[in-house]
Amino acid sequence: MISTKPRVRFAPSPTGYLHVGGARTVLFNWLYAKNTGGQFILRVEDTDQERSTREHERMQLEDIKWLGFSYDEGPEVGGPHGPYRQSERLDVYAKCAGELIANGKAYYCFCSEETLEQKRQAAMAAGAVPQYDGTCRGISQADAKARVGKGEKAVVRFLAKVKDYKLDDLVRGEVLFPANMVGDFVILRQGGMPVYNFCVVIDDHLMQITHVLRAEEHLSNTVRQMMLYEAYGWELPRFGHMSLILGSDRQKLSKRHGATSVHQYAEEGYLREALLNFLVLLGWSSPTENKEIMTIEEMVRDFSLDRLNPAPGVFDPVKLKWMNGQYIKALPLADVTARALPFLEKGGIPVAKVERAWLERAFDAIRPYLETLADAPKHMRLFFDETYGVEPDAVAVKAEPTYAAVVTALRDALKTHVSAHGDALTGDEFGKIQDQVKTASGAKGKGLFMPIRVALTGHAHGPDLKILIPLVGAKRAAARAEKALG
RNA sequence: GUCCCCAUCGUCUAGAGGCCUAGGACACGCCCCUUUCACGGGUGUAACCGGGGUUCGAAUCCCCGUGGGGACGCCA
Repeated sequence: MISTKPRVRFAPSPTGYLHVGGARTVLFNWLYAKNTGGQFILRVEDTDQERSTREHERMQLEDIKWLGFSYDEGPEVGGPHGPYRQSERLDVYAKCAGELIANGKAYYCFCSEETLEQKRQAAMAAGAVPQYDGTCRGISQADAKARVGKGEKAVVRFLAKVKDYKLDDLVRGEVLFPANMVGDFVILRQGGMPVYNFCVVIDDHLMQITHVLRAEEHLSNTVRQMMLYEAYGWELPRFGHMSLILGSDRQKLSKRHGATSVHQYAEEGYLREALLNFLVLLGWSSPTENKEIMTIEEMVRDFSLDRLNPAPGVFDPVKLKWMNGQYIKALPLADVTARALPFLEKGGIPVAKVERAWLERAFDAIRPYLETLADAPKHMRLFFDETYGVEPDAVAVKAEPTYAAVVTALRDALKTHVSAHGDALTGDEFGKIQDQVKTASGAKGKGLFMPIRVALTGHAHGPDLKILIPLVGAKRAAARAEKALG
């Protein structure tokens, strides 16, 4: 081994948006590369022509980019081991498969899919592992070539060795695959398109991948891949099979559990930092005990394979939401406000019409109420909507005996302020206005503050009035009080 | 069905034979802060799947059972 630096990869198949499980796989691979000073390669596994599209690939790459990951080699960016799209490497696979056929390690199979399916069903029913029965194994190379030459449909199968295989898995330890676990598997489909289990081996070897970190669903595939490595005499990379992400019913996380794509979370107002922080904790634990909220830099610094949890984990959207709220509160104000902009616009908040500094102050006031950025418009409306009504839980306040007196005094005080100082109003000044209202109306405590709040906002709850009202301004506040009286 | 993997509070997890009366986080209850709510702080409820071993000693090691998951494709 000349290169000691790890080379890891993420190899998505472009069949839709990036799944959160995939996102975690990218994250762990990327973290491992960054932590060790290694390289991160992206390879597109698009040999399933039925489902793979360029559009899906674009979507996935966009999601990966949104999460903040970049790769050292891959489609678009290129690299010394390209191309990085399997559909563009067909010649490589054909050559490699040819080698196997030539030395008798693979053979043509002419069995029809229907026959195979029947045999599979029969085997399952009989309680046996359904695997290829070797019907075409005996056909001589010359005969097979002749039949193929005449245009007969055939696939190419790998001649599986009957022996035990032992895998030293990075997260599971020693895994034993007993002999006969798999039969002769297909490496080239009818028409010559190669199959996943074949391509990964060729590519991981040629691309000099040192560590294959992927989801557990690939664990039992690994034995096929080991057979291939053995057939070629290639050195095995290290494998690490990470546990699956489950839904609340402990089934593999899927669409019926709700949002499962990164894209969807982005659209719902989740921050990439929060999503990543949540995901890193699903199946991996920080070496710093009791530390859950961590920056990307800390993740990179602390990441290690030996803290990967072999047990599957349930995806808890409630905790994700909480974490997102933590990030909304902790991130620099200008940054979060900027990220909230599209959500505010979409929610009908005329962000373009107000000054950015004012907007940031207003956003800061509602921040503690947010779990996602998509929550922002409804809280922001407080500063923009002059047509608000009284919320159901605030209606009772209007019936308070002090209500009319308080709101009248409030309106008068506000109007006086406007004629003396104009629209500008500080928190202290509003505090003084409240004192005046108290004196004028004789109300105090809840009887004083609730009518003010409800008259000015329509809500029984909300941010501190001394922060809120200065942002609204004395003129609009006076108008609101006036309106509340009518 | 067969094979493989897995098993600590409802959930994510700490725990690498004595530090465990099992720690943290989310969620939930209560209290404080706030003349509101949210945020924040405090506090409480809550778990080692079962059975056998090994050991002076087991959540930690071994075996069996049970439960869950995955794979068995010309999908990846």
